[in-house]
Amino acid sequence: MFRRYGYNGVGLNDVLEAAKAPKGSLYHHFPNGKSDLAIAAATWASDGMLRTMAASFEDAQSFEDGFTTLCYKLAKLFDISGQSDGCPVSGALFDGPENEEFRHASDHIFEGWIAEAEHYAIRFGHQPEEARRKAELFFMLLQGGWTIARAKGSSDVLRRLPEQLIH
Amino acid sequence: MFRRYGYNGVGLNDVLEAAKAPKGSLYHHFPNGKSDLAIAAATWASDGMLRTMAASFEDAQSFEDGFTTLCYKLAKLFDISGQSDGCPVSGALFDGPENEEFRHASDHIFEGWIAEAEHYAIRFGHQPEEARRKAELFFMLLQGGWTIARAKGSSDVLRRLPEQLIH
DNA sequence: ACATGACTAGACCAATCGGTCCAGAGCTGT
DNA sequence: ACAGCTCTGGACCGATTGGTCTAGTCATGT
Repeated sequence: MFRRYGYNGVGLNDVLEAAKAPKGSLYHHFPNGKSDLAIAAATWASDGMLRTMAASFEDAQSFEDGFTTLCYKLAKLFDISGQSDGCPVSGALFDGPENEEFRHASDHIFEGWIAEAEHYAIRFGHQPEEARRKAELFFMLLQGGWTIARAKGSSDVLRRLPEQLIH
Repeated sequence: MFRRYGYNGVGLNDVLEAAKAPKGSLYHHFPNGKSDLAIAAATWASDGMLRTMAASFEDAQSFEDGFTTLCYKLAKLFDISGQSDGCPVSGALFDGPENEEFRHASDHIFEGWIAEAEHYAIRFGHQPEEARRKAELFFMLLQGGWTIARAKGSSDVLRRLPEQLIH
């Protein structure tokens, strides 16, 4: 729900109704309420992304190869979601309260993705500096491509993303 | 306010207080209230972006040259905003109500940016297909780079963006 | 059997939300 | 001077917001 409607676009009552859980349970497990929940949701989504990345690069022959697989996987997820979900981290955190905790949490998660991509680039023989550059490009292509896909309501851009990495 | 807090993160009362305007004026000029206002704000911000692009590419010697100038301009704007503003269109529209009007508006605006970049690429001698690819890369680098800059609270990434275009 | 802590259930709250409404201010053409 | 507008000012509305609070359920260890 966060990735689709954004932090402020989601009401606690909506969440609780969807989860068939009462308020008491939420505030027992997440004492700080909505903000705790959003960070937990973003962290959970990030773990899923890291797993998808690992699965994509596991049998890859090159960085470009792994990236291609990942793009197709994400395009599929995008279609399943009804072409309306955004980045779970941006949705849950950037749209949230403007405080240092949220900013740092999103930085930490994004840095995790980039570091993981950098790790793959190095494994496939790229030099450290080149690997970091490629990892950042990796991230920006996904983030920007996802934005276009959402605006267009089509996953085509995501599948054409690998072309951008080669040139 | 929309680009910093997102559509749902901004209350009409906050906007009206900042504008020193009463409710009546808002609903006279924007009969549909908040949603009209958000689309107007996004359109206005888009015009500013197009002007900044034009200014950056006007005296440029190449596509890369113009892009570099633009990145530095945007980095400056990002710093002035206190390193917390996001993309005005994403903030005002993606975070807003999930309807076809908003989706289409954001697509239209983004497509305008890409078409403009494509136009510059063609002017600098790139082939049509290559120009479109480069224009989409242009957009994704800005969108993704801005996201990183926001998470890190630093405009450094934006200034290093041109490196990604060359390789 | 009983005590104890984890957890649920939901009534309840003040604050704020976007939006409606209308009295009247102020300008313009006659 | 008056009529006929556009536009402003802000009181007011029901709905919803995130959050609090307490009574009670439940599982577990002794």
